[in-house]
This record gives sequence, structure tokens and C-alpha cells, in this order.
Amino acid sequence: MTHHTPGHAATPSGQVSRCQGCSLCAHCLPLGLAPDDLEQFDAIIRRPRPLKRGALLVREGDPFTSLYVVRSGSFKQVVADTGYRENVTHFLLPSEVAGLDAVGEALHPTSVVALESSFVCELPFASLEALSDRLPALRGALYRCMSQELHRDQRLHCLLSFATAERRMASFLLGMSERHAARGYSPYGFQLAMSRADIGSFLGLALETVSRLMSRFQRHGLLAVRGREVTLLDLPALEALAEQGETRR
Amino acid sequence: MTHHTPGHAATPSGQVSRCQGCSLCAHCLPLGLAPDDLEQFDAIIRRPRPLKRGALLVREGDPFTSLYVVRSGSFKQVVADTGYRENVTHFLLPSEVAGLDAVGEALHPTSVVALESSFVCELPFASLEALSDRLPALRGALYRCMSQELHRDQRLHCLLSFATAERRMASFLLGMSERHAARGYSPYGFQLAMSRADIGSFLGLALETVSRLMSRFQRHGLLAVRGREVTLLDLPALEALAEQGETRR
DNA sequence: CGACACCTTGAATTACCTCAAGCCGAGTGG
DNA sequence: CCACTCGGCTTGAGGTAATTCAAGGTGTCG
Repeated sequence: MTHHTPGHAATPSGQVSRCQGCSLCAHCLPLGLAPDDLEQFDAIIRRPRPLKRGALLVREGDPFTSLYVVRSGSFKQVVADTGYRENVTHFLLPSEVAGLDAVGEALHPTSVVALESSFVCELPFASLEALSDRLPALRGALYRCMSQELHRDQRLHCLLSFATAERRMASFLLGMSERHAARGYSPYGFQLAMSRADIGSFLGLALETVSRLMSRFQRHGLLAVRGREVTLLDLPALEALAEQGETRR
Repeated sequence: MTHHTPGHAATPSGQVSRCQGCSLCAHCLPLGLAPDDLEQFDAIIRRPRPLKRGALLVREGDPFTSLYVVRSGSFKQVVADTGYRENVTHFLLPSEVAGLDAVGEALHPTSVVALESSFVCELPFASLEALSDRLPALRGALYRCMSQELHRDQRLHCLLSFATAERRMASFLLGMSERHAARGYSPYGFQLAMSRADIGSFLGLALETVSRLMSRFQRHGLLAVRGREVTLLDLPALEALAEQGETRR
């Protein structure tokens, strides 16, 4: 691993790897920073850190010190619900930020777990704060990140309140598709890094329901699924399901 | 409305009414600001604005310019779901902040509607930004506000994913109780400003279910309810329902 | 006093869950 | 190389919590 930079993947710590060369830069937190500012931003980053599948990036109750940007791989954010049920509240893909729910708090309210071998960039929040003193654009970027997450949470709230299982599932798949597409990958085919149980937990469904819906969607020609490999075959139909998903309530 | 200050309620615009004298100050956004800083904060506030029941404080799609702090009364935050269903995503009580989901965005993603006659303090965000350049504590307060909301959204996510109707309802009532208590009112008795339909929308339940649960709780001696007047009689029992609420899934 | 919005309660339906069994694929070790 | 195991996935059958539909009650305001 002391060879040369392995393409788009993150480099192990010790290697130089700058934001400027990162393929995610266009979607990442410092989006919109001027080149000079980006340089400064770059300077405060603790270089990519590797995590194996199942490893905890953040444990609920840990003191808050840093934000983390997913560089490669993926994570789930989980809350240990009252009464020993773990509940998945978010999935994080490359360029997405973990720890925002702890900004300005002392402790992390949620855990973040790697779903596969992954790398993260660590942003010590104190440095980030200090830097944002001088870079209003950075402050704006932080605000934008947080409010976007608030916004997404609200849409999720709607989904969980009112949508049938079918609609939730369709929305989830489309959401994944969009997020992959935004990063330059195909919106049609992708790997789900998380288990059916994780998806169920996230969507408020039993894992059996998730499985059944996948099968049903496949039977109806909306997608092809084999294990965690998904290929969306009929986006418009999925969108129709997700958008209005028939009347209910 | 040009008479004198009506007790603890907000004063109509035109009247002087400072943060320093506001009974909510202890829980409000500028919490923790030094007296001198509070003075400056005070200076950027547009003085309380009255809204009648049903009035829109913010309409979905409005350009974002300001945050609003509820001074008296209450609001619901609603999303016009895809397909013409309105979905309540939050209720706002005095000292709580509306508009955080639009910070750093161009447009408001949600509407905010008065549930009763209410007053709000308007905080032009540009001024807030400018001021927070000089007052790190203010920036911290903003961060804290946003991350707290993120945190609350996650707990809500858990509730909506996994909880029975009974548990949701108990949690909701306890949450209201807490928020009232935090403002110095009784945690036992309060008025619900919102309709059963609003509660149902918020909790992902049919309004009939909300009604039935209220009745059931009353029958079991957990509370007394008459219209929108609620008196919690057995907090521990409600907490038991809310906490573990029996196994499910 | 009638109109209207909101709330309550009942009866029937249903979407989703639970329980249970079997399958598949990957890793392990004989 | 095969048998074994183990976690994750699929599928079926049956049960149930919460919904929908429907009717009637209550309070409020013009």
C-alpha cells in the first residue's frame, strides 16, 4: 500500500492526497470554495482513514471533535433506540458528511458504522470553525449541508408518515439511484451495501417486506435484483410509484 | 392594538421590546450570549409581528431571508407532499425557531402556519450572518439549534419507523409536556393548539386513531382530555408506554 | 339557530407484521 | 473437493394493529 495512488480510491494515511485531486470535490463540503481557500481547507484535513466492514467510525456518546466526509465506501448511521432496538436513520455515500447532528453538541447522538471497507476524511471541527472565521464561503457551505439534511429528514418524515411500503421502497431505490448518478455513476445499476434488515430499519418495514417488495418489483419488470446487485429497468414506473403511490389515508 | 403591552405576550410592532426583558430569553436562540453581545443581537431583530390563526408565516417556495423565533402562540410546519397531501413535520412553540431548514438555501422548503394568534421575532439572516462574524458564541448557538433539530428529527424517525400508535401518541404527549415545562409552565396540563388531524399527520396516524388513543388513555386513567385541553395524570405510566411500549418487530 | 369544522365511536377491511421453514452463497476445515 | 456451518435472503400462512368508511355528537361563530 505504499505504492502509488490507486485511481479514484482514497490513499492510505501517510500519502499526500489533496482535495484538488479528489474526484468527489465537485459534490463535497467545500463546494464553491475559491482555489486559494480550498488550499487552506485542504490543510486542516486529517488524511483518509481506512475502516473495515462493521467498524465504528463514531460511537454514540463519543465526544464530538470532528466531522467526517465519506471518501469511499459507505456507512449507516444508527440510533440505539430506547429498549435495545437499533434503528438506522441514514445511509452515507461518498462525499456525504457524518457528524452534523453533533455540531455544537458535546456528544455524538448517533453511531456511524461502515457497511464495507471505506475511507473517510476527518475534519477537526475546531479547525473548521477557526477557518470559517476567515472564509465566509465555508460557513455557508456548512450551513447548507446542515439545512439540506434537515430538508431531507423532513421528506423522510413524509415518507414514513404516509407512504405505503411500496412507495417507501420505490422512493428509497430512486434516492439511491439519484445519489449514485450525482457522483457520476450509472443511475440504473448499483450495489446495495446494506442488508435487507438495514433497509427495513431505515424505512420502517420488516425485512421480509423489503424482500417481498424487491421480488414483486422484479416480477413486474421494474428492476432486476440479484442479492445486493440492483438494476433499475423502469425508472418512470418507479417514479410513478414513489410520487403518488396511489391514495392512502 | 395601539394600547399598552399586554402582559407577557409580545408587543405589537412599533413598541420597544427587548430580548433582555423577554421571558423566553433563557431558552431562546441567543442563549449564552454575553449582555453586551445580546444588546447587539437585539438590535438586528425586527420587532414582533402578529399572525392570526391560519396565517402563513412562511410559504413553501418563498425566498429565504429570515429566521423567525416564536414569541407567543404556536405554529405547524407543513410540507405539501407530492400528490397534494399536506404533511405536518413539526410543531413550534415559543422560543423555537422556524426557517432553519432554509438556511443557506435560496427557498423555503416548507410552509409555516399559525395554529392560533401568535407573535414572532424576525431575524434577517444577512444581519445574523454579519453579526456572527464578530460573535463566535452566536455562531455556536446557530449550530447548536440546527444540530439539535437534526437530532430531534432522528428520534422522530425512530418513532415513526418502529413504534406502535400507542407509543407514538404517548411520546408526543410527553414531548409536549416537556416543552411546556421547559418554558416554566405545568408539565401536567396544557392546551393542544393543533387539531387531531394535525397530530395524526405529524405522527403518521389517521386522525381517528389519535382520537381513539386519547379516549383509551383517558379510560385507563393516564390523562384527562376535553377537546384540546389535556391533563396528564400518570406521567410514569405514559413514560413506560413511550419508552419501551412493548415489543414490536 | 343553523352551518360548519372538528371530534368521537363503531364496524369492516387490509396492509403489513410475525412466525416458520427452506434456500442460497461464502467461508472453513476435514 | 466436498460437507458443514452460518448469515442473509426468500417465500408462505396466519394474525392483528391500524386504516377506511360511515354515522352521529359537540362546540363555535355568524
